[in-house]
Amino acid sequence: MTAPAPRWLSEAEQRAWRSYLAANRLLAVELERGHQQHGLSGSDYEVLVRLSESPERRLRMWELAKGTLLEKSRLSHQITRMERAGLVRRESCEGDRRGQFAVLTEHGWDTIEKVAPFHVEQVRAFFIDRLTPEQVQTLTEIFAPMAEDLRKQCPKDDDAIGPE
Amino acid sequence: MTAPAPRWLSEAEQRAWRSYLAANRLLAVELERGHQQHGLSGSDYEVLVRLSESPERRLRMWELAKGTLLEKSRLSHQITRMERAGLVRRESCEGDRRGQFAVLTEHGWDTIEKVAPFHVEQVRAFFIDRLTPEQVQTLTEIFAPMAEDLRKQCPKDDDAIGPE
DNA sequence: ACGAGAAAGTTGAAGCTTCAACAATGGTAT
DNA sequence: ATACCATTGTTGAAGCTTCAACTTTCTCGT
Repeated sequence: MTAPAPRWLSEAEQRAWRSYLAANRLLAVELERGHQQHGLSGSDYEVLVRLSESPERRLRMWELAKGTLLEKSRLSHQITRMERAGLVRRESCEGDRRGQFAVLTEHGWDTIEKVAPFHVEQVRAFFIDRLTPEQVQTLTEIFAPMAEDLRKQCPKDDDAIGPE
Repeated sequence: MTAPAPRWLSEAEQRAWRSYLAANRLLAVELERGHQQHGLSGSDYEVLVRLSESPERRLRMWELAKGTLLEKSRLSHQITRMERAGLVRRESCEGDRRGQFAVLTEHGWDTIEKVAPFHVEQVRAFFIDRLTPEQVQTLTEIFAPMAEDLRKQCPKDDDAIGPE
């Protein structure tokens, strides 16, 4: 019994896969740089976005973890740093004494309001504005279900990255 | 003079952008987990791939840095760790006494040969096999030039991530 | 009511990445 | 030749992420 022959990618598949990987990485670096110009990390920005979109500008830690796809331990450290920077504050949760909320502060709100327009411009410049409406559609058709499937894939037993 | 009104994303654009981000992240986590099962990190794997595809299974540090899109300092630490693990070895370069090669060891070669088939299966399962040939084509059309442009964007003055 | 197990978060240590400073060599114009 | 700047690569410290262990509280079955 020998191992099954690997199903290597075709040339075309390889091109698609590798350009995707490269664009990914480069885009991440570029966006990160954008955030840093405002004194934020990418994770800071993501947390600010999620909180700013939430009712009362606050979320339970585990909701925020799922929203941002950060694992709970990392999020805990992340919030500690952001608290130190005055962007968020923790509030404990009546009704579940294990629970904590992360709450956007005034300063956090001002920050996201100030930074978001720059970020959108970057996303447009490097991504969205390069695409035709058909391509926007195609990307959604590809990546939305892919993300769905990958969420299910996440092991349930550990710090799962569950459904949104 | 006030700031120009932000050009927010449309609903459709937002869906595309956010699914792309989510799929990205989840895919990265999943692939990372795959590598870990063989005792490698994602960066380890990438370095092994690049070296295994190179003449004499070796590359100058800066070539490897561009190939993997890692900055030089990170690569230097990365190679130190991989050297410790017996996957690569450094060789100094005649003709340019500043230079170093990273060279694949036997063990490094064996490792990539063993691991690559699993990795390809993962890439197929979560990405390539989900796509029609037209979609493969579309992705290449989108991401290949995007990556090109982003490379140019990289500041030349610092540890640039230059053209492949 | 009780106990077992699940869920929510935190913590500290180890590992990885980033940043700035550095050493050494190479290239080039004068 | 020499002075000057660019290139190649390394280093250590600081910051971020991951991992496993832990605490506290909740839930559910009996």
